[in-house]
Amino acid sequence: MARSSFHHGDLRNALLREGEALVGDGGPERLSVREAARGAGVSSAAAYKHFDSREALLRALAEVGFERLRLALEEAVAGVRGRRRDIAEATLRAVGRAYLQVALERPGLFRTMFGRWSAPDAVVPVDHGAYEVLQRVLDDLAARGALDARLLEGADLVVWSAAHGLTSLVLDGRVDLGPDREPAWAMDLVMGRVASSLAPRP
Amino acid sequence: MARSSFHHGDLRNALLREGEALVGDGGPERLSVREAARGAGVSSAAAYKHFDSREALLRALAEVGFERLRLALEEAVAGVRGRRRDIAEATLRAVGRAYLQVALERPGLFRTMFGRWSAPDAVVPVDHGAYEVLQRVLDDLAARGALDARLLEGADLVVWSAAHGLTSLVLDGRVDLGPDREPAWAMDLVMGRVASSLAPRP
DNA sequence: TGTACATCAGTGAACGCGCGTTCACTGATGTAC
DNA sequence: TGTACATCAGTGAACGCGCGTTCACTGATGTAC
Repeated sequence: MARSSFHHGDLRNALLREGEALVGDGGPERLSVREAARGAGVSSAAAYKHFDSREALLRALAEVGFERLRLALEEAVAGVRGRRRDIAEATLRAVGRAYLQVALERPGLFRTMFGRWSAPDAVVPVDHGAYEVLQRVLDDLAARGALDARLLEGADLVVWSAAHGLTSLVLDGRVDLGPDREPAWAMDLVMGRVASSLAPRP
Repeated sequence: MARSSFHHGDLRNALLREGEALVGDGGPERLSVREAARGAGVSSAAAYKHFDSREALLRALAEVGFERLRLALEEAVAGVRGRRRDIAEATLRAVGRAYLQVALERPGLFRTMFGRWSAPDAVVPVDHGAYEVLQRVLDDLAARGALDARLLEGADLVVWSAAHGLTSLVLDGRVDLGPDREPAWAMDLVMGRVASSLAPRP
C-alpha cells in the first residue's frame, strides 16, 4: 500500500476502496473526502483530481455496490438446481438470499445504494442492471410454465419489494426473529410465500 | 409563535415541531440542534434543557413517527368494509396504503424511524406498537377464516416486508412505475399478491 | 540515444463554515410561611 | 395578602472540531524531435 513515488498510480481505485471501507460500516454519512484521502495516503486536494465532489464519490460507490449486487444475483440464479416443480420457489429463494447477503456484507454500502444522501429533492439516478436480472429471471420462469404468465405484470415489483423490505428491516434492526432464527430463514419464508402467490393456478 | 416572556412555556414540543420540519424533508442527517432551537426562537443551549443530545432529539422524533404510523394503521383497518370473501385482501391493501401514505407525507421522518442514524453498531430501540397492530389484525383475519391459519406463522413478516419494501423503494426513487401509475396502484398490486399467498386453501 | 517541454497528478496551506456541547449567568415562576 | 426564597428554563459567549473545497505550486512522466 506504500507509495514509492510522487505519483500514486491508482488513486481513483484507492479512494474507492477507502470510501467503501468508510461507508461500508457507517453508511453514506460517514464518508468524508478528507478521511478517504488520508486512508489512501494522499492530500485531500488530490482526491479532487479524480472526483468532482464528495457527492460524486458517493455516487461512484453506489455504482460499485449495484454492480456487486447484479453479479451476486446472476450467480445465485445460475446456481439453482431443482426439480421442475420447485424451480420457481428455489430461484426466488436464491434471489432473496443473495440480496440479503450482499446487504449484510456491507450494510452501509447498501444504504448508500438505496438511501437519499444527496439534496432532498435530487434524484440520484444510479442505474443498475440488478433489477433487469430479476425481470429476465421472472420472464424465463413464466416461459417455462413455472410461474403463472397472467401474474407476470408487476411480479418484479412484488419480488423486489419483499426482498428489499425484509433486507432493510434486518439491516436496521427492526425485525425481531427471536433466538435460533437466522435472517436467511426469514427470507426463505418470505420468498416462499411470494413464490406461492405467483404459482400457476388451475 | 412569538414568545412574550422569558420562559417559552412549551419548548419541548416546539423543538419537536421544528425538528420534524427539518427531518421531514431532509432526513435525520438534516437535523441540527442549533437549527431546531433557532426555529423555536431560542438559544441552542436551551434545547439541552429538554434533550440530552442531538441523538436524544432524533430518537424522540422517531417515536413521534412510529406513533403516527400506529394510529394510521389502526384507522385504516377500522375503516375497512367488504364482503366476507374480500375482507383479507381489502384489509391488507388498507394497511399497505396507510403505510405508504404516512411515509410519503414525511419522507425524512420515515427514514428517521427506520434508518440507522446513530453509531454504526448502536441499536436504536424505538419500540412501537405499529407492528403489534398488524399482528393483531392478522390474528383476527385468521380467526375469522379469511386467512389460512396454517400460514399464520411469519405472515406478519411477509406483509410488513412487502409494505416496507415497496414504500422504501418509492421513497428513494428506486422504482419506475412508468407514467399513469401511482405508488398506491403498486401497493394494491403487491398487497393483493401477498393476500393471495395467505388465502385459505382447500 | 539524448534533450526540451507539455501535461497533469500530486502537495500543503488556507478559506469559511456550522456544528455539538459546556459554562457561568439571569430572571421568571411558584411555593412556604 | 405579602414576602423570602428555591427552582429551573432560559441566555449568550465560547470551546474545539472536522469538514468541503480552492489555490498557487511542484515534480514525475512521457512524447516529439
